[in-house]
This record gives sequence, C-alpha cells and structure tokens, in this order.
Amino acid sequence: MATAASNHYNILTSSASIVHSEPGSMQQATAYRDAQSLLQSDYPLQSNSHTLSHAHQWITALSHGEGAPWSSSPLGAEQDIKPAVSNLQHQSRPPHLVHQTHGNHHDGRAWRTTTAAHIPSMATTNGQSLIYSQPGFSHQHRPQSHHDHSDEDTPTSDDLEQFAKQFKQRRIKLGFTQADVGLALGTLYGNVFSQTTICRFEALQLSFKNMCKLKPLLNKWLEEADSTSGSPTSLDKIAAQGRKRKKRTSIEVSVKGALESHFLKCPKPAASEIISLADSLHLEKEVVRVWFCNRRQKEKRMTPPGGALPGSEDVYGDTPPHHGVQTPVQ
DNA sequence: ATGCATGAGTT
DNA sequence: ACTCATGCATA
Repeated sequence: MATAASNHYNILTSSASIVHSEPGSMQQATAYRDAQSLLQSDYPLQSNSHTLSHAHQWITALSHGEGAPWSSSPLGAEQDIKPAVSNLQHQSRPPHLVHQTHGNHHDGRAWRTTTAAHIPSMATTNGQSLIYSQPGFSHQHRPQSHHDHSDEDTPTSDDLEQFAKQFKQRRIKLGFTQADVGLALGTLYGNVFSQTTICRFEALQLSFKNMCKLKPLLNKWLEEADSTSGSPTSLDKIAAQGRKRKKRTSIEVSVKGALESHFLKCPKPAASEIISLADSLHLEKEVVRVWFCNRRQKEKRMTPPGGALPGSEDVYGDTPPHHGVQTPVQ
C-alpha cells in the first residue's frame, strides 16, 4: 500500500551497481554478456573501463549526486550529441527547452527539465515519411502489386515474423547481444538503437510500420555481421548527460487492475475523466494519462498484449494491423 | 523483457 | 492533447 508519496521520487537509485555486481543472476548475466561482446568484438578498452551502453547510465545517475533531482538543468554543459557519422542530418531542432514547472501537490517536484539531447533519427518520427508508405492493410499486407523483387516493398506480417525469428537466431549464433546490434546500427548507418528496441523488434512488439522501418536496417546489419565475421566495426559513442528523467512510477497491481478495467470500458478517457480517476486512485494526472497512452500503444503492437480479443478494437479511431500474430514468449 | 516516460510531429 | 517511435530504469 506504499502509495504515491513513498516511492515516487528518488533519483540516484542504483543502476551503477549492476555493472559491477558479480555474475550470478540471469539478468546480471545479460549485462555481462553485453559487456563481454563489446569488449571482445570491437571496443578498444583499457583496464577497467565499462561498457558504453552502461556508461551513460551511471553518468546520468551520478550527475545529480548531490543536487536537486531532475529540476536543476545543467544549462551550459549542454551539448547536442550526434553520431559522428556524417549522415542524414536535419538542420532543425531549435534550442527548445521546455521549462515547465509542474506544481505538484505534496512532494512538489517537477520533472521535465529535460534538455533535448536526442539522437537525430533519419526519418521524422511520426507520419509516414520516407521509405514506408504503408497502404491501408487489412489482414494480409500485400507487398504491392509490383514485381517480386527481393524485398524492397512492404513485407507481410508473416514476413516480419519470420525475419524477426531468423534475425534473433543468427544474432545469437554470431554472439551478439541486442545491445551490440543497436550500437552497431549506429556506427553503421548513423542511427543508434537501444537494447530495448532490438528486443522489441525480435519479439514483434512494435507497430507494423515500425517493424517495416527497422527490418531493412537489421537485415543489412545481419549481412554485414556474418560476412564480416572477423572485422571490427568501428565504434563511437556519445555521452549522454544532463538528462533529468522523472523517476519511474511504480503502480501497484491493484491500481493497475483498476486502470485496466477502466481501459476496457473507455480506452480514451477525457481529461476530466482522467483527473477524477487519478484522484480516486491517488495518482498524478500525468501518470494516468501516460498510462493510457502506453496502454493504447500496446494494443497496436503486432503482438497484442495478453489475449487479443477479436472485436474489441477500433474503439480508438483507427484500425491496428492486428491479425492473429501470436508469438510465444521466447 | 517490460513498465513508465519523453519528445517530435499531428490533429 | 494525441500518436508514434524510442529508451531509461527496473523487475
């Protein structure tokens, strides 16, 4: 029953420890593999340097070692990090600092002092920008009525599923971790991706469109990887810093249940509704709002959450690419 | 592997 | 205020 106030805001928790902890648990083993692969594959490490992927984690954590939480913005030590790769680059991104001070109730803390230290992606996030113009699919994504080239057009859900499966298998055989791949993609094509994203790709937990976008890149990497089974891929990292993130709110199971049932009734509650709901559940409005956003997004993934009930879609406004793609957890 | 979070781009 | 792509932090 440790609600809101108790576990909410604490920055500087652990995170550094995981890197040093001894191998023993499964998760730790994963972290270790990450490190191992990096070291053996292409990192010119010296003595006890840490893995890059984890490196910024402690930087982030340590950065507020003594000051205020995520309110003090290190304006000044701010830098716009971009992959050294001189590749696709947009010129946009004005120094848009969203300085918003949320007047929170008890606890009165504001997050959001985030300094945009983003890694420019090649495509604009949202609207179908470049490569993928996905026609309104229904239940069998037709790879366009073009000529059957290799796979230059929109793949079917099955294609993706198969590719993902194969990808994972190859990746593991080659001894790479998900994090490795994400990093490699960055040095190879200028777009770094996190372990999370690679993981979600393999598990088909991304939207159909997103899967289509990533497939070519991963496919390319895959070719590169097993053909170049002995050459080091150049690596370069970026040091993230000055990033105040709100501490992840831990929502209790009972509360989650409540949210879940509300979601079933109304997946898209109005602002006022969110407020009252948040109020009754003793959560912040923002937390509830985000929860619904994430929940909706979850519904739109290729591999639907829990049990995909046929017929309970379309309530949001558009039709997701749902089409029985059930993948057992591997 | 996944839950909560951020931010750009839309509506 | 929403969607979508993406990821830090955590279980």
